[in-house]
Amino acid sequence: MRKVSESTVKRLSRYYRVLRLLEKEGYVTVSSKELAKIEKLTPAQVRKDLSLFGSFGTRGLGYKVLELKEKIASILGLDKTWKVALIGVGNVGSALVSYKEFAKQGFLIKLLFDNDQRKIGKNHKGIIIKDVKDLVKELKESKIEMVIIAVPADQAQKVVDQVVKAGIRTILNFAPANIKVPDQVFLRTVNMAMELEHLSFALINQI
Amino acid sequence: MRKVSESTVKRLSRYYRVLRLLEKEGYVTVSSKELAKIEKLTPAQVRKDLSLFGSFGTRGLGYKVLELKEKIASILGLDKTWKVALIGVGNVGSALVSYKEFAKQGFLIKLLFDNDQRKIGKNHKGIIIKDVKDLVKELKESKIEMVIIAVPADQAQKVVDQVVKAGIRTILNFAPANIKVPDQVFLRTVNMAMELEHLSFALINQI
DNA sequence: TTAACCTTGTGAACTCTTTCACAATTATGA
DNA sequence: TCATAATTGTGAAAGAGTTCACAAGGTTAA
Ligand SMILES: NC(=O)c1ccc[n+]([C@@H]2O[C@H](COP(=O)([O-])OP(=O)(O)OC[C@H]3O[C@@H](n4cnc5c(N)ncnc54)[C@H](O)[C@@H]3O)[C@@H](O)[C@H]2O)c1
Ligand SMILES: NC(=O)c1ccc[n+]([C@@H]2O[C@H](COP(=O)([O-])OP(=O)(O)OC[C@H]3O[C@@H](n4cnc5c(N)ncnc54)[C@H](O)[C@@H]3O)[C@@H](O)[C@H]2O)c1
Repeated sequence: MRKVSESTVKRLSRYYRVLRLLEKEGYVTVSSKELAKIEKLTPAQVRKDLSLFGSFGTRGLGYKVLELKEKIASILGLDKTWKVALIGVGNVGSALVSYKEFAKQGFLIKLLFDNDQRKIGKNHKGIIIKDVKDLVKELKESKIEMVIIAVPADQAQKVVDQVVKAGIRTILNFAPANIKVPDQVFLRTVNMAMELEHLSFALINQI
Repeated sequence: MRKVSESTVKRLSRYYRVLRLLEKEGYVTVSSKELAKIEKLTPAQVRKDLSLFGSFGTRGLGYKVLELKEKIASILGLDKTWKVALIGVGNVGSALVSYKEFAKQGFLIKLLFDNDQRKIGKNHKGIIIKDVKDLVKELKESKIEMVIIAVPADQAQKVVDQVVKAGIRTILNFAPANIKVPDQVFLRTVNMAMELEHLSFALINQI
């Protein structure tokens, strides 16, 4: 496939969100100009992004809201469901498990793991927490496709190594750690401290 | 000041993390080559980033770990403490409040707000949860500098408007909403659903 | 002190991303 | 049916960000 930049993928997510809203509000068509206005982009940017995947619009009219929404869903893989496992049922892990929106978008948290004997075996939001020592076996058996890491930073690399061993190709990591994975594994790290650091940088340098 | 790109700021955060580790491990100096290796960047990238803020290195030797760490801390504003308020003490909000690392980095959560009468007045991790209706007054009185938004998406714009009204210039938002702020306000949104969408895109397109 | 070596800091070149600008195409209203 | 208006899709131009390449300056060891 042609090269799709990270920024383009992010914008596709944003378009998708807007299109869902527009659909709910009853809009039938939307132009690149309107989408751009909402997302504070240029119309050309919107059209370039979409044109990477085909010609979805109608000249003179714009894009059909429903059609474009579904097209983007299919590009992002949101027309499927994905089996997700979460490792580390602590503060962050619990918050993620109780978040209903993920399932609505097709991200189904099927397995929970921890290494704390007090948590293992407990039912958490309808899912039994399993022992992380069985991680590789369980991930394979349940045909898990994505893993979320929410363990302490000093445990993260070790856990990720197991996850990779189980053949998982995509990982979302919340631990503030510099984690190494093989090239064919796609890992994204959400680092909230870095976000705060960005704020303090802005505060110092903008004023 | 010269233009500093968003990517540069992110990388500075990453360098800072590495330097703290290197310091702990007893390293005295580090070269751009070594830093680059650790962070999977090019040495030139590391040097370009740093050179935006001055000449911190020594030719033939590299950078002094401690000195560079402190220099970056000062660039990112991590040599100060910041007063932070958090709005929405739910799943995400609670996780953030109980996270000790933020305070260690100088981000002090001083105030909590909610609109749920059952939560207001309760002591949460040593902080009394206040009524969001007093938001503007309290933010001003406590000289809060940053705000974290962890309310439901449909409440976020309304709450942010109040925050802006209180004169706050930097906001970290966890609600998946397209929030508008005036130009002089710096807002960053952490959208976890978008991160998962990135994973599913990768899964569909990499294999 | 000197020679060999190493690493920075930075213009220039290169690459990637965004914006421009317009032909092509469709919608719409007289 | 036709003229006018609107909007897409896309090469080309412009702008940003990254990497190259090397002079300048510092280290190290004999
Ligand atoms: N809490 C926050 O707001 C916050 C903010 C930013 C980053 N983080 C990061 O997110 C991660 C989780 O944070 P948290 O606050 O939920 O921590 P936590 O201590 O509440 O939860 C961690 C969980 O992981 C489990 N665990 C530890 N080692 C494990 C292992 N080897 N295998 C399986 N499970 C293991 C623990 O038993 C615990 O249940 C950490 O890396 C933290 O740095 C958290
Ligand atoms: N839980 C997650 O893992 C997760 C994941 C992704 C995104 N988010 C987003 O983070 C935000 C918070 O999620 P959550 O799971 O913590 O929700 P939650 O319902 O657990 O918490 C929201 C809190 O905000 C309070 N609140 C509601 N309206 C308010 C108002 N107007 N002023 C002040 N407080 C108000 C509620 O009383 C509640 O305490 C939401 O926007 C959610 O979409 C959460």
